[in-house]
Formats: sequence, C-alpha cells, structure tokens
Amino acid sequence: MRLLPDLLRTTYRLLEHAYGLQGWWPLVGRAGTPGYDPEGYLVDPEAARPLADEERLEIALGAVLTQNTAWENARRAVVALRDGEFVSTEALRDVESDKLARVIRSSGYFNQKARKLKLLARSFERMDVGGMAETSRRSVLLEVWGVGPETADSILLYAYGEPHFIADAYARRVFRRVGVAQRELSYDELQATCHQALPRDRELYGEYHALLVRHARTHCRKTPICEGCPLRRICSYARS
DNA sequence: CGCCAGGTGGGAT
DNA sequence: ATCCCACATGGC
Repeated sequence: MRLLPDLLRTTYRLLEHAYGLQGWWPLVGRAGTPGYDPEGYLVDPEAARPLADEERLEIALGAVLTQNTAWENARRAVVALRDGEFVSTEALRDVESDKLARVIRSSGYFNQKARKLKLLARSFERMDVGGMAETSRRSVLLEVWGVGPETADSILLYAYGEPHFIADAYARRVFRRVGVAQRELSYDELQATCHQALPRDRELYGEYHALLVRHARTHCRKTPICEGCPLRRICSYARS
C-alpha cells in the first residue's frame, strides 16, 4: 500500500502531464487579452495579475451559476450579466429577481439562482470591507442560502486565493477509483484527507481541481473509459 | 427520446 | 445521519 501523500502527488503529476495547465478560473472579462484564451482561461502564467473586486464577484457568480450545470450554459449567463452591467453588488441588490432570472436563463434553475445571486451579493458587500480573517470568510459564505461547501471553496480558492481543496463529486469519484479511499468519502472527509496529505498551496489546489474535472469528463466518467487513461498505472479500479 | 452537467436546500425516514 | 426530490437549460 502506497503512502497517501505519495499517491495524491503522483496522481496530480500524471494528470498535469496528460492535460497540461488548465488556467482556472476562467474570467470572461479577460478572454482574448494577452495571456488568456478566448474563453478566459489563463494560458500564460506570466500574464496573471491581481483580481479586481468586480472580477472576484464574477467568479463568485459563476460558481453559483455552474452548480449542477454545464459550464457553457453558466458562461452564457455570466456574459449576459456582464452585458447588462449586473456584475456589481449594487446592481444585483437593485434588480428585480424576475428580471435577473431572465438574464441568467441559460444557466438553468434560474429562479433559485437569481435569489442566490442577490443573497451572495449582499454577503460580498460585507466581506469586501477588509480585515476579514480567512477562517471567518468561509463561515460567512456557508451561511448564505445557496452556497454550499463546493461553491464556498471555489470562491475562496479562485477569487480570494485561500488554499481550500475542492472535494467535489468528481474528486470523490476519481479518488475512490484510484484507491485514495476504500469507500466514497463525504466532502468534508475527503477535503480533510487532502489537506493533511498535500501542501496548503493555492496554485496546486486550483490546478488539481481543474484537472480532476477535466479527467472525470474525458476518462473517469460515470461509466469509465479506461482506454488511454493517464492514471492507468496507479489506478486500483483499472487493475481490478 | 434519455442522460448528463464544475450542487444545494428542504423534507421525510 | 442519510436518503430522496425539486430545481431547468442546452448539448449530445
């Protein structure tokens, strides 16, 4: 039995080698600018620069919009929000929920998500007035209706640079098959495991999450396609 | 047609 | 604690 930190690092290395830099989180406003591809993914790490408040908010809105939703549908809604100049806490406070729902229609669950975006914007008004400790940012977010652990950690990781491992459904599926755990762990259990086994590094966690999404979509699907899987050598599922 | 997608909250057991 | 369901669009 291989040591867990070793297995998690090797998995990362193999995924990184197979798929390369993912450049998450995509920023619609930076799409096509130097260092970013047409979708807003970072392709040249040298070109990365600090996030503006509005970009942080865009990431947070996108994190809600993509809940159980294909990113392309969520992305259209982000574009629509930007076009309507709704990526601001004031605009989201003032807009009617029904109007907002129509703007984000393409993301699905639009009535629920309209409500979520308005509530999230309220919490941002309070969070962005500095001096908030990292330990409390997460609990503030988790108190917001519509923000669960994955959404909170995505916002904290990609918008605020806090190193939280995102232990989403893909991570749980891939890691269970690879052999990180025997049974399917809960979100909090897997996150704690990863926090213990890996260095608390925001770049590592950001890329790891993106790579797991990519890998779960291409090979480690619900019905896996093990042919050509980059994890084949180390995966207990493929060898069983 | 059915299934899935970068979840979450609410209610029943 | 743990299941079960509603929420909804768009691509394949």
